[in-house]
Amino acid sequence: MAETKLRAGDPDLAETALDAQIGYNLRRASALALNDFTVEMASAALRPVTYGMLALIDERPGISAAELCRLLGMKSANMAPLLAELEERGLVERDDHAQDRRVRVLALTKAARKAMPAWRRQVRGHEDRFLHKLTAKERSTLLRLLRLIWTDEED
Amino acid sequence: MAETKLRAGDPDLAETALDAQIGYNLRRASALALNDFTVEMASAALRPVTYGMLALIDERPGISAAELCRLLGMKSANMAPLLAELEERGLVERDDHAQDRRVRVLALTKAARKAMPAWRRQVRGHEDRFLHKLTAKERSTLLRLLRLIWTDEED
DNA sequence: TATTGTTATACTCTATAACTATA
DNA sequence: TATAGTTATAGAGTATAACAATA
Repeated sequence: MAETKLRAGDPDLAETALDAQIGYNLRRASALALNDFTVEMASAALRPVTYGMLALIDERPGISAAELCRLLGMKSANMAPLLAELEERGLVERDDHAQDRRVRVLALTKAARKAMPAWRRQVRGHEDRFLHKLTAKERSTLLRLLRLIWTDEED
Repeated sequence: MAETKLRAGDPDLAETALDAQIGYNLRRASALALNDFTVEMASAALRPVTYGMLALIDERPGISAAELCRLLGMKSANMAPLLAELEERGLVERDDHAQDRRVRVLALTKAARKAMPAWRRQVRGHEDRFLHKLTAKERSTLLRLLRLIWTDEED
């Protein structure tokens, strides 16, 4: 695989080589996880974003769309059509908030609550597959380091 | 930040909670890195993909577009217009291959070679910024684990 | 037949702007 | 004024299909 003209011997390159960048490796690993997720969850027609929405609504029934956006790091403008799609598919219910009439309160439908455990198991299987080279301890370490990167102090 | 109706006590949820998924945390960390990269390299008008192309052509002068695609995990259909853009901007040269007339051989222009060290330093600064909560040892560990995920055995 | 490189096209995710309704 | 939610729109990245030229 080595190229004849490879500049690997260049001392300046050791620390700035593309392969040595965490950002690049994050992107490649994330892309692989995305592809594997999409294949695994194709039967349920769920992508990482829509699954994340369902999982969080499941974990926090009664959450508002705005709070869901904040927790998932999404813009409400992008959330709206996805929520409409999930509602149309009979997976999410949107009801009026008791006090604040601006808010739409989110919950899984009965059908979605019934399907969710199997979907969670499927996602767990997908994680086991794309992380098969990592030990349990390494997975735990990776989780901690990834959270350190993107999670704010106050979270 | 806790919701009153939080289902965190649910035993089934401990292992399948969205927050506990490495794929989800990979996506969030990668998105943060992408945003920071874009801000940092806005002055050079380079995005992660185009920077990756330049960095790899710099490290392997004379590489073909097909080999660049394989190394970066890109489709040649998506590479073509990006190479055309980089050529138009005077950063990449495409020359005919000596033996194989199908191949276009890639190299950085003199201007790009001159600019590359500063761009590499900028990217290094960006990495230091978004990884500021991680020690040097943790960064090394993270790099190793990310490579384990996406790198094939034969690489 | 397979590979290199290109064009066309569609889909997902993300970003901004503008808007209504309500606090 | 600020927030919740929606619509419209544009951009980047990625996917497949089809093609010409060459091996």
